[in-house]
Amino acid sequence: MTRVLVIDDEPQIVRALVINLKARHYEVDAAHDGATALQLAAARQPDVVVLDLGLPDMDGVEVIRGLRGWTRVPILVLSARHSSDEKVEALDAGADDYVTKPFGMDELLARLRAAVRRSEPVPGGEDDVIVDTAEFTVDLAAKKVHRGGRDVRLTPTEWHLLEVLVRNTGRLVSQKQLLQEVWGPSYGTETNYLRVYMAQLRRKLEADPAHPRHFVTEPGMGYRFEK
Amino acid sequence: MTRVLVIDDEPQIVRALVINLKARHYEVDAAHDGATALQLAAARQPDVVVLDLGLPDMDGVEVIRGLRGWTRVPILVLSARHSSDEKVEALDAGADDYVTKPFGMDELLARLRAAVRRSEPVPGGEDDVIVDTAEFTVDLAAKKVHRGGRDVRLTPTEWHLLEVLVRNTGRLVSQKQLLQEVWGPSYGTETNYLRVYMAQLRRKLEADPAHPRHFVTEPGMGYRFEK
DNA sequence: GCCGTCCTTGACGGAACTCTGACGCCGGAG
DNA sequence: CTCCGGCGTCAGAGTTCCGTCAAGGACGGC
Repeated sequence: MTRVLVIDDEPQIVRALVINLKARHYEVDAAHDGATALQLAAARQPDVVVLDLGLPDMDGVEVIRGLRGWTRVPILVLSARHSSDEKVEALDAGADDYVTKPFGMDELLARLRAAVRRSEPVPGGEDDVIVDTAEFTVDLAAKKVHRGGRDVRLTPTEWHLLEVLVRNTGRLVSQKQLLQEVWGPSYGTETNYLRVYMAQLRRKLEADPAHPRHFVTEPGMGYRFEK
Repeated sequence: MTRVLVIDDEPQIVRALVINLKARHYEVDAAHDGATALQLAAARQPDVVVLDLGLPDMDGVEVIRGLRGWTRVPILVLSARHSSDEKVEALDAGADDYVTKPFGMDELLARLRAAVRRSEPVPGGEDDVIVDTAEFTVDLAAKKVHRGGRDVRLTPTEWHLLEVLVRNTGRLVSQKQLLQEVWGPSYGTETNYLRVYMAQLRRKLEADPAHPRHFVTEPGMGYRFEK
């Protein structure tokens, strides 16, 4: 869940933000002065900070600098000041965005989403979906199958078939569904394709292809992949 | 130097931006419609994009989507519309910031700086910029390839291709993805380009280009770089 | 304006992949 | 027991895909 730190000394603004954020399933911490804010930021490691510049104890820009000393967490500044100088100062101190009050909640939330989004790691990052069995390992993102210390090469069709089965691990996948997902929507009766490629997969992946443990045939219905 | 792509159909705004940006030592490209913009973005690889939503040929949000299909470059949207919906739509489509006209040049430049700053890699980042294999060494940051005691010369396209593959070490990269990342989003079927340049890379880097160990072909799917 | 570098394009042989038909096995029904 | 439908296996034909080469064109530097 995304964690937001709201820093503002006006209770009604904090309340409005907290309600709206929680309704959208954010986890929210709130601070009403700079010192508490810096402390909370360190303790709670938020994914994004919403900061009002007008705080009772210290200048908002100092809070930005305090955060930027050790973290690159996105900072979204709120302020009643419309002056260009203020904005420039805050942005150059390390803020990511600057919204003037009064602000629209929709807009603020959209800017928040944008800030969170770009701080996320690239979707094709190292978080690979890996499926493990006793005999082999499937990495769906890298399109890799590892077995007995070496990589197994699969043809496009074999991959596609394996992918559909693995995504439905433990579930029965009907022959029609397999044919349509791998060969296209106009297929559905060419069960011989399935027999050929299922045999291929078993030969490449099963310890004993004649007695498959992972690619199970359900006669008359379809196939099932089991870990 | 930081490269900016300005997309706007109003000549006076483009002029003002170009003058101000160049004075601050940015490198600037300009496009006055969406199609040119997408093409330029692919060709010039800007570090940040300034996009006016009101374009003659296509919806600005479409331009955002077109860019986001293949790049995470920061996009700063300009618009005459103050409506909250417009902002939310643009931001959720993938824009990083939204500035309403008329805007102050100082503020815009500050937002630009903020956008560029946060897209910069972490100074002391742990991302190992150097990739080692048995035969050669790739230094992504220095854009250098070392092999057998000497530097290997690569053309821009060869380098770009190598970069995409190395950044996805071990993962299969589809031909479409390679084409789009190296040649631009409008490419996707010109697999002969890939064949030619993959051969170049192999000739320059593999010990035995006819039997590549590092640049592996996965027929019908794509290529994979292995250490 | 010339030259070198780089990118694009087309053609071709060979390799890899998909499709297809034939055959045998097995279990259940008649 | 025999027949039959569903499944697994195999190998060959046809097609697609890939590596390689060479020529033409665009671009920038001298």
